[in-house]
Order: sequence, then C-alpha cells, then structure tokens
Amino acid sequence: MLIDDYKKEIAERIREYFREKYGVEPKIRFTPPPSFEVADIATPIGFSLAKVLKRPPEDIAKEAAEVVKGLDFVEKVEVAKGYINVFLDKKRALKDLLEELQGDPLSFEKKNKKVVVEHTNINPNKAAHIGHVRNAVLGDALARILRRYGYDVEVQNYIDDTGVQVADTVVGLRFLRGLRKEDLDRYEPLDKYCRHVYTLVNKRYEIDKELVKYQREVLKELERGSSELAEFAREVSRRICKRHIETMYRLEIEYDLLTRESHIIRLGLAEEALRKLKEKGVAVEGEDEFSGAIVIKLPNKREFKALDKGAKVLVRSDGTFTYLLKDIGYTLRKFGLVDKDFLYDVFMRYPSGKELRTTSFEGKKDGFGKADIVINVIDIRQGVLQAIIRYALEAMGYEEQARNFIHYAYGVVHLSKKTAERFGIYSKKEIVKMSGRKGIGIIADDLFDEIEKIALENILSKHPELDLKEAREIARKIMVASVRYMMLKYDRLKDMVFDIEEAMNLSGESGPYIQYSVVRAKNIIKKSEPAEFDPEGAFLCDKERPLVRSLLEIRERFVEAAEKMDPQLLARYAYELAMRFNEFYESCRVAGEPDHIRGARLGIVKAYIKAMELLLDVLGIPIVEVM
RNA sequence: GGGGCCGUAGCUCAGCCUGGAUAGAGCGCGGGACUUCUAAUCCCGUGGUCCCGGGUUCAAAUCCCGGCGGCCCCGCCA
Repeated sequence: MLIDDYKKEIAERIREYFREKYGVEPKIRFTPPPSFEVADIATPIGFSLAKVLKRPPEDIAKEAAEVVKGLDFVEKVEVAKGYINVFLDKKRALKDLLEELQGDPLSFEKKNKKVVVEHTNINPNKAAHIGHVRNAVLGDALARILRRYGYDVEVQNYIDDTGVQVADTVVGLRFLRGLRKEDLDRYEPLDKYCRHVYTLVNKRYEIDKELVKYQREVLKELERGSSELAEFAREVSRRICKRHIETMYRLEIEYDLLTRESHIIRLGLAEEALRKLKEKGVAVEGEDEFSGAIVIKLPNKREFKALDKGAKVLVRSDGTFTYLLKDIGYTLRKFGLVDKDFLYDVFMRYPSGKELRTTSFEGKKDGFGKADIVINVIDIRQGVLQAIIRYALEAMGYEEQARNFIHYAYGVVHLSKKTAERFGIYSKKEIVKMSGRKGIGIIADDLFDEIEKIALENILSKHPELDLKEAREIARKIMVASVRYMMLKYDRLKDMVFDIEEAMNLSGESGPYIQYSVVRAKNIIKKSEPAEFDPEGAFLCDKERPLVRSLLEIRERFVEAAEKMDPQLLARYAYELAMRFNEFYESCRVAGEPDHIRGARLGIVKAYIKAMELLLDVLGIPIVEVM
C-alpha cells in the first residue's frame, strides 16, 4: 500500500460512517499538512460537514477521528479545529513502501491506445536554440510519462523542408556564398554556419530586391524541383536536420519518425483534406480580401474571436497550400483517417541500434500513425492555428478525433538582460526576446558545451583518478540533468526567462542536485556492510520519517502528473525527495551503525534509489555513479 | 479595437484547477558545520501591502466582479 491506498481507505471509512449515521454523503478532501510533524494525512472534514450537520466543526472532527482510529495502518489521530490529523503506523508504512518498491509501483495496465506525440519540429535551416530545447525536453518527458502510464507512444518530428526559412538559407549559401553540394563538407557544423547566413540573407532582403526573386525560385524548386539547385537545397536541409537530431541526442532525446513536409505535399494529403472540407461546405471560395483564395469558414466560437475575419486561407490565390492545410491533411494521416500512406525509410540509426525512420517513397510500408490521441508540442503563440485544425476535424465529422487532438502548448523562452549581454546583445529592457531572423538567441549546442565544460572541471577536480573519457561522459550526464530540469521546473504555459548563470549553476534547485543525492545514496550502499532489513531499527533518527512519508507519494504524484500531462509536477517531486534524502544523509548515519539500525536505514536508502530510478527515467535525467 | 495569458520575497519561481492550519523553494545576502557514508551538501538567520478595490464564504493568494500594470495573438508566414 502507498499513500493513495491509505487515503482511499480513510475516505471510505468516514463516508460510510456518516452515510449510515446521518444520511449524508460527505466529499472528503485531503489537504497537505503544514508539515509531517502535524500529520501524515489530513482532512478538514469537520468544516465540510459543519453546515449540513449544524454542529461545531471540532465536534464532527472528533467523531470522524474515532472512526479512523480503527484502521490497522493508523497509529493515532489528532483533532485540530475542524481537521483530523492522521498519523500512520510508521513501521507498517515503511514495510508497505519497501514491498511496493520491490516491485514496480509505477506499472500500469496497457491502455491499448496509441498516442502520437509530435515535438521539436525545427526548421532545418539553422542551428537549434534554447527555445527549441524547451519544446524537445517537454515533448520527450511527456512521451516518457505517457509510455509509463500504459499508452503506446510514437514520437514524431515534423520537418518543414519546403518552407521559406530553408529557402532563405539556401539563397544565402548559393547566391551570397556561391556554394555547391560538394562544398558543404567544409562548413561543418553546417547548422551553426547557416545561422549566420540566414541572418545575413534577411538583412540583405531589405536592400537587395534581386535576392527576393531568388527566394521564390528556390521555394518553387524545393516543392517540386529536380534541378541541381533543388538537390542542393535538399542536401542542405538534410544535413541540418541531422545536426538537430544529434543536438537533441546529446540530451538523450530520440524520435521514431521524421515527417517531411515535401513528402506530405507529394502524397497529396492537403488535397485530401481540402476535398473533405469542401464536401462539408466548410472550405469555400474566398470573398473580398480573400478573393481568388480558398478559405475555411470559422464559426463564431470563443477560440476564434481573435480572428476578426472569421476565415483563414487554405489555398493561396497563386494555388499554393498554406501550412494550415498541409497540417490538417497530415493530422488526418496521423489519425489514420486517410488511406494514402507513405513508404518509410531509415534516416539513421541510433547508437542503441534503434532506427530513426523517415517518411519516404522508396522504403517499405509500416504502421506509423493510426493514433487514438494526437499531441502536438507547439509554442503557445500558435494556439489559434491549432484550434482551427481541431475545428477542421470536427467539421469533417471526426468528432472523437477532434476531442483527442491536443495542442500541448508551452511558453516562449526569453533571455535575461545579463545573459543577452554575454552574447553581445544590448538592450534597455530586463527581458530580451530572441529572434531567429536577427540571430538573437543562444545556440543549444553552445549552451550544452558550456555546461559540460563546467561539469567536467568540477568532476576532474573532485575525482582526478577518473580517466578523461569517463569524466566526459559523466559531465555530459550532468549537463543533461541540468538542462532538462531547468526546462521542466517552470510552468510550461508561462514564458520563461533564461539565465545562463542559473542554467550553469549546478547546485540549488537543479538537476545535478538531484543526481548528487542519488550518488550519495549509492555510496552508502557501497560502503556499508549489508544487513537484513529490521523494522525495529527504523525511525531512531528523526529525518527518516519525512523521507519515508514523501516516498509513499510516488504513485499518487505520478498519476497526477500523467493525468494532467504535466512533467513539472514530477520534476518538483523528484527535487523534494532529493531534499529530504539530503537531510536524512546529513543526520542519519548508516555505515558502521549496529545491525538492526543499519538494516533499517539500508532499506530506506534502497527504496530511495529505486524510487529515483523510476522517476528520473521518466524525466529523462540520467543517473551517475560518481560526481 | 477584439480575444487570451500573467501580476506572490531584491531576483527567478511553486502554491490557484479541487478555498482550509504560522504563504513555500532556489538564487542573493549574513553567519555556522568537513579526522565520519563525497561539503555539487547541510544548519541558522535575512527577506512578502500574495498588484489594487469590492463580492461570495465559517474560511480567499486560491472562486466571482471591477480597476491598474505587463505580455501574447488577431498574415494569402510557420
């Protein structure tokens, strides 16, 4: 049993009592006690019933307390005002905890539902920046959580290889730099080089109208060309895409499938969507300012109030498709609502041997898509567009799919003034907005390098005996913990201000802090003589109880995070546990203690390690042996 | 103009969904603890008109209404 089970029994017992005695059906809420000194489990039952029973809250609480006292896992119950404060039988609870952690408290029944999570989605025209990292880390954590929760999860990464952004970079490489395919090898890492090129092109557009003509030419070639220029452009975007995959792999983020926009176009998914929308009369010829275009008519719903025109373009007057239409088409494919399908080819192989596949017309058939739930991890600013996709599904008659189409939104990453200055960006404002076009931002790989450098210095100074290769790998894992925790600890819907000092600080409320607590736990195991678990030796040190009490919440916390799809809750829980463990570590010794004490504490330490292995795996934070 | 989000300590943020006990962390600042399982740690201290006003309630940071301030969206870009 864990805390969720205890609560359930307490609630049932109280409910039953009040139902039988007074004929009322109280709703029992549990409130976190101010501290575990006050209670293990608390509920303000007296207040909730005072009105119905017309009696003082304290009286009612006293009555409820008597009922709860009978439960075998309860040691004592105190009444404070309208609250009842339940104290668990600590030794019983500890035994329950160890038993649960012997197995897997986070194993859930298969739901037999497929979820497609699409994240990262970086334009393959320049280096990834920290905004993209937030997207990828959130998406990856979400995928891991849902997988653990029993869903069949497929991770896709949408590559817009035909868009304006790629065209701009290609214009720069070809018409400003005069590069050809065979030159590209000399410009690695290409993503970083292209960042400058892209910024330069955007500046040049303002003064050089000739260049804009090239942009259109490239754009056309990207969609359907087979010329040398088209080949070149494809190679550029392929290489940069590969770089993005490598960048994210540094954080141990992997994908199952790359979907390329050029393939979506070629497969005719946009036409398919358009046909269905026209059939339902939702896609129509545009009028007035939209004349010549085909638009989707939007109902007068709140989420579309922002759009004052009541319609959105699907097909431009020049006949090209907007991203919106392409995405509607592709969403149909994800849900398996169209028969048309790609063939799938291998894009690359991860070191683990896992294949990263890509949409194609040359590989073989496969079972990608056919999702029950589709989740798009996309910037909050695109909320209206995502709402339109959902509406389009509804309008086409796919109401269930519309309900299961989730825009997993997240806030924008800005830079703190100090951080911006470090990168040569000066502003009067305290918060500096990034801009891909202007090249204002922090490149993901640069950030990772910096953090790894600091971590490596630390690790080598503390453990000079480590060989460099080993130390580097540990430094990398510390970097992963640092970056991932930073991206998960904030409310995902809120904008965040990125401060590089904070990111590189490996102590405080951080990933490395959590990792370090696990290293300490493992050291205890390594350095202590083994001893049988003995409940008699438990709770002789006052930091054991809060740790055990917190560990009992593992399933409850995980389920809440999974239901709400909120990795932040788990990140903070992991931190809370690490804090409690560090307190335990400081005041309760294990090695060298008498057998019964050592046995009990080793049990707690092992439980902590097991719990953290489960939690950190779901958060994508690696565990290290030494740091 | 319309729609949305946000406002909690010097700074960065939890808590608000689902009202409940003295409002919590981290950073910063001041002090203390390493012959002991690694001090990337811990302990003590410092610091708050929970933006303002009103309402609902036994009870409001939390729910409702109205202000004020900041941000985002409202492209035939994505």
